[in-house]
Amino acid sequence: MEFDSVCGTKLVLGLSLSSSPVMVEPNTMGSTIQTCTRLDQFDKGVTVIKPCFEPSLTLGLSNNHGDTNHKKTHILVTGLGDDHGVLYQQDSTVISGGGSSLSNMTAKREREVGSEESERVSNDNNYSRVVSATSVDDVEDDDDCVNGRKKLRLTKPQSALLEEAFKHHSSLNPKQKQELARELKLRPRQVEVWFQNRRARTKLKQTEMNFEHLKKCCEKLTDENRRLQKELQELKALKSSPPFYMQLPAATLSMCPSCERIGDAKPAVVKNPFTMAAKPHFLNPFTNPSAAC
DNA sequence: GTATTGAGACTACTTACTTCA
DNA sequence: CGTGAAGTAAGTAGTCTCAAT
Repeated sequence: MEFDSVCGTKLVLGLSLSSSPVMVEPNTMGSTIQTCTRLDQFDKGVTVIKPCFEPSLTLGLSNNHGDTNHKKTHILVTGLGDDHGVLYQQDSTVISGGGSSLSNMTAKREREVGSEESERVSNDNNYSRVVSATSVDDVEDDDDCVNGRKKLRLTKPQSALLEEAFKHHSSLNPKQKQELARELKLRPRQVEVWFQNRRARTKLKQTEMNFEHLKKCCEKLTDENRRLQKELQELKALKSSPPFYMQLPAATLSMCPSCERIGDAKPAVVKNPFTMAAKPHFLNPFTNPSAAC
């Protein structure tokens, strides 16, 4: 296949059709080929060669799982700078219309690629797009491309801008995403991924903070429990050896001086172990009476 | 009005890679 | 210099919502 862009760049691609995704080594321009299933539709009979910020070549069929009913071929080569032209050219490899029985993974990949590209090319159907990569600037980060998988390292200004955007919105609408991607000279998909990962990091951090908080609460409650157990032991000890004031008439002891609760003269049948009504705790001069109430 | 379906956005988890101690 | 841990960009699978039919 051969495509000419309006800016004079000639891109010659040798393609072989198969029913499985095509993965090849990065080409000499540093571009990569990835699977892609999304087709963008434009004026009948043309394939667009369109500017893109990052040099990568996407090539694949819609059918990742051997479904021969869907033989859309999508060729996407990204990498032009903003100043490059656009060319529409027919892709003769398109065989049939858009199917809907793609696997989830394929469908998602299709959607992802399609969503980011569809804002540049509005139509969507049976035509493949070719975007050539010629800009030296845009090829520079292909040094990070290893084994066909891109490991981009965002620059500090890019990260700063993304962080700034994240402060305002933790998620982006398509327009904001597109705008940010344009500003950062990244693909919208990269912006989207960054926000997804950023949200995940935020959530993880929040979870860690919550864990620490709960841990402290737990420790505090453990201490409190320990203190109360100790107090209970002391009260039990007092109960087993009542001091002189326990021998006073019951009527004089029936009211708690702190909570003014009237004590029950009946034998204590304590269902709730924390119920203190039957305990003469208010008589213990060494503990705070209100703590038990 | 209801059921179905596909797209898109999202989360959770994982992988691959880079950086740094 | 080699190595493991930490950080992170990107891939994958699944869920949910919503609009179109």
